[in-house]
Amino acid sequence: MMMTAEYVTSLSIRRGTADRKWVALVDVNNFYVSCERAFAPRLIGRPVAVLSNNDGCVIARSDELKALGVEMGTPTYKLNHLVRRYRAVLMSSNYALYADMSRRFNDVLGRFSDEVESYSIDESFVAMPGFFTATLRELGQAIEQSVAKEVHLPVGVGIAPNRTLAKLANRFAKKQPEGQRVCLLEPDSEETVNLLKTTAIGDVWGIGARLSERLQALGIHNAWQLRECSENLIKKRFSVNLQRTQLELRGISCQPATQQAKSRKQLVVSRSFGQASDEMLDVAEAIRSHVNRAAERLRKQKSVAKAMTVFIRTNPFNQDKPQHSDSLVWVFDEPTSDTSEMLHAAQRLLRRIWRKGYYYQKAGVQLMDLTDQSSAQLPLLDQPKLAEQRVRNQRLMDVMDSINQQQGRETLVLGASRKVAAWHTKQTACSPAYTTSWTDLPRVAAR
DNA sequence: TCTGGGGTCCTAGGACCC
DNA sequence: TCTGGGGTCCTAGGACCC
Repeated sequence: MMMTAEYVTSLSIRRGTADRKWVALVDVNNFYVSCERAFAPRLIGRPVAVLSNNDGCVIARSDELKALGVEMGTPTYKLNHLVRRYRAVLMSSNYALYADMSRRFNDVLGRFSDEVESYSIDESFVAMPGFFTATLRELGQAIEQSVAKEVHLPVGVGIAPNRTLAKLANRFAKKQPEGQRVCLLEPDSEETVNLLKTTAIGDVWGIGARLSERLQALGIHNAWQLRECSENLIKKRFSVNLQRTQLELRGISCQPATQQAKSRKQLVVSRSFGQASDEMLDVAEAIRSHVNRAAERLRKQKSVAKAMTVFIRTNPFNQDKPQHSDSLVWVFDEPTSDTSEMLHAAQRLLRRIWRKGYYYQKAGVQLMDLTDQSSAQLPLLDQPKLAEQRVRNQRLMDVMDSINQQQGRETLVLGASRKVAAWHTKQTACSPAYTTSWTDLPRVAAR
């Protein structure tokens, strides 16, 4: 059945007829790989890996690659035999494509609910207040079908009264065959109890390796045991976070179904180098580029930063080589989003943390204590020259941002040479920018 | 040879104040 | 002679998420 916008509207009229709020977690399967496949059908059915920056390791895997036993983070060189033997395909990551596909995915979800929270690039929470469970299942199916039809991405839909249970429902849904990837969990149903009993404690949202270890030492090995154990024990021995998780497993909501997108509180831009370097100029070049990028993102969200950290480090995996890592914070006189001011500070910081004789492999900048631009202080009335300079810089930033937006990232940057520097990342097999560049539009053969 | 790049929240402990 | 204790703010680091 094809669901239309009218259908969704007619359902929403029945809001308020049921008393329980529901939330759906819609998650794209193997997101990066699925994005690549949406434009390159030859990849379907084959083992596919998408690689990190520098093509260093695996950050996304198709089901076929998972079946061959390849884990996340596997270094690329270990996959060569799979390429030969199973015709596995290794792709460089294409973040411009993934970001654009993510936006389209959320556009589709937006037609099903007024409240959609993009939780990460590949998954969103969708508030679904007041439906009957039968209707909710249909709505879940409509979401799966619409995303498949319109953006060619496979999704799983997990529906439950709160986010923790919706996460669990989603894990289960994703394992089902295409077209049936919807799972609805009612807190006390037999289905839910069974699912909780077969869910390892470490697979519960919010429980990572450390907590998992500590819980298992107390004899808590699965989600059901956590749900049923003493609330006091959790409160005393662990944190309020875990207590919240426990309550949600019982069906009690401890957080809203969706949250307003808040502007970021910090912003990091960092990269590993294509090749480690002991030249300060190389590293300075990388940092200049990162500052430009970070400041641009800061201005895009209309924020200013109170402080900035610059950090550098050698390759921690090269244990036989001398190691050094350091970072230093710069506090601005006043919160700023001015690239030139940040470049100036970054340069000084780098000189202070730089040590000769080490091969640096990664560098980055972090902007901290971000606040709204409008809350920043007005230009200094008692220092007209400084005030004038600020206004001029602000205009320059505006022009730079709009040119970069039209002509592509880093068309215009401050203080960086345009030569290809040693730190530039390696990308050997990147797909075209199918959706964000006219020249890379996919071609369709004419008959 | 070769191992990502972002984020958030919580807690413990020190500094400081009264 | 005698040497508190509570509150707040800040920071570093841990743990988690994708």
